[in-house]
Amino acid sequence: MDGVKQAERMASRQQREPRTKRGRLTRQRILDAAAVEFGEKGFHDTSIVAITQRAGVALGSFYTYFASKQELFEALVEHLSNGVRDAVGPAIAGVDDPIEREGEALAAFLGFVSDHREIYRIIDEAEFVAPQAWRRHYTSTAKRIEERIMQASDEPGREIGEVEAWAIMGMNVFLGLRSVLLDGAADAPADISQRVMRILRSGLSGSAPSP
Amino acid sequence: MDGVKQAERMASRQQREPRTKRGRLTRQRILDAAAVEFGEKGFHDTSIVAITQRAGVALGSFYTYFASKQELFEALVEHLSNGVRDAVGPAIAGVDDPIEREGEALAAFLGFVSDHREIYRIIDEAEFVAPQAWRRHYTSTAKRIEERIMQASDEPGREIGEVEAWAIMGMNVFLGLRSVLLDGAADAPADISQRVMRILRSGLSGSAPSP
DNA sequence: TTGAAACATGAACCAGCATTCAAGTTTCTA
DNA sequence: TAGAAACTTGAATGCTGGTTCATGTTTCAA
Repeated sequence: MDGVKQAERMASRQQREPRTKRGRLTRQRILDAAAVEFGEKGFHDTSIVAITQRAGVALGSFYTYFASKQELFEALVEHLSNGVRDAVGPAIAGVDDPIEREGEALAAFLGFVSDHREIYRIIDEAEFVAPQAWRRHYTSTAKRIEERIMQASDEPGREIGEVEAWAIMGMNVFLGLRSVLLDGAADAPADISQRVMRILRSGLSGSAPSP
Repeated sequence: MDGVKQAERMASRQQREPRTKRGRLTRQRILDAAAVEFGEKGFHDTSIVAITQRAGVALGSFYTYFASKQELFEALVEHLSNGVRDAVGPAIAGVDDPIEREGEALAAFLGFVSDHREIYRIIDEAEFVAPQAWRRHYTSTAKRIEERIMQASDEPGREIGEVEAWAIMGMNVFLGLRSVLLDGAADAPADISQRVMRILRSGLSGSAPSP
């Protein structure tokens, strides 16, 4: 009887990874379907049945791969969070100027957002559904930004740190949010990125940098 | 039989305002209790019973003042959104310099946040529970910021507009969020505000403004 | 080829909670 | 001060949907 083994897995909170090709495929199908459903209707209005139906698997199969609806959601948040990191990282790899680098980072982020519209609905809802994963996402993102901009201060006596990192993260997140809300009507990522770079270079009203 | 009247109110979606002093008090008690409960547990994990118990009224009384849990939540979002507006408005009334003004606005906002820790949990969850109210909150807040900063450009040919407004809103929101997450360990509002003003004046790495 | 592990299936269970309702009590108005 | 309107009460209702489980099928190592 397999029920026992399955129960043990649940109890130990150690969801076993799929062992066969078929298993990996099913798990992935569920993840993909869940991203769509959660993105469209949110956590609470999405039912496991809806996810499994979209995935084309039976209801019970869900619990072969995830201990609960909650755990699935956490996995999804983690996945999207890594997606952001992996979309931005390479895009700024060779850029030396700190402000240029933030511009590229924002552009890459906006690109990722337009490819994954569901990201806001999922990460935002994680504040309530998966608080740990949510907090981790923002603290680690802020930390990466902070490390990038530390070297930006060419002026002795002025320290740049966590506050500035959170400010930049907030700009990025909200400009991405705006582009999702405005949908088609949004400005091009490159334009937005230019405008933010201007602010970071010379402030809100200062003169533009030399071309 | 009062049930009929009550049903009509529901049907017409026209929640009647309380007509007596007692009524207003009860309604307010429910709102206050709801703010605490929603702030602590979120929309879905908060039950009407919990709200009415905290408010010290009977379960049924809830439906004398609100047609549904959802409608109560919307009222709360609206209320908090107005709270932000009314906390910031007076604080910047006499400030002429645009960047000074944004600094004061942020400081006032941070103050409001620390007085109403529940604001993030409620407004953030509104994205899913009360999307209309949520959208209205951010678009109208951005519009106010945009109007404030329009005059900031002293340089011809550089337009400041919606993108910059959303960028500033994002900074503010995330710096408030950070102070909620860090709780006691957060920097003083005045320090944070100073750092943001530096960015808005001369960019991330530019020189500090004259004292 | 075979047996055990991995995977698949969907009906049934059940707990939680929003909402209703019929019967009271208090407040206001004339 | 009476009658109507406003307000209060909490037990009962009804439904949704996450999770379990017993049974059947596929995969794979030896």
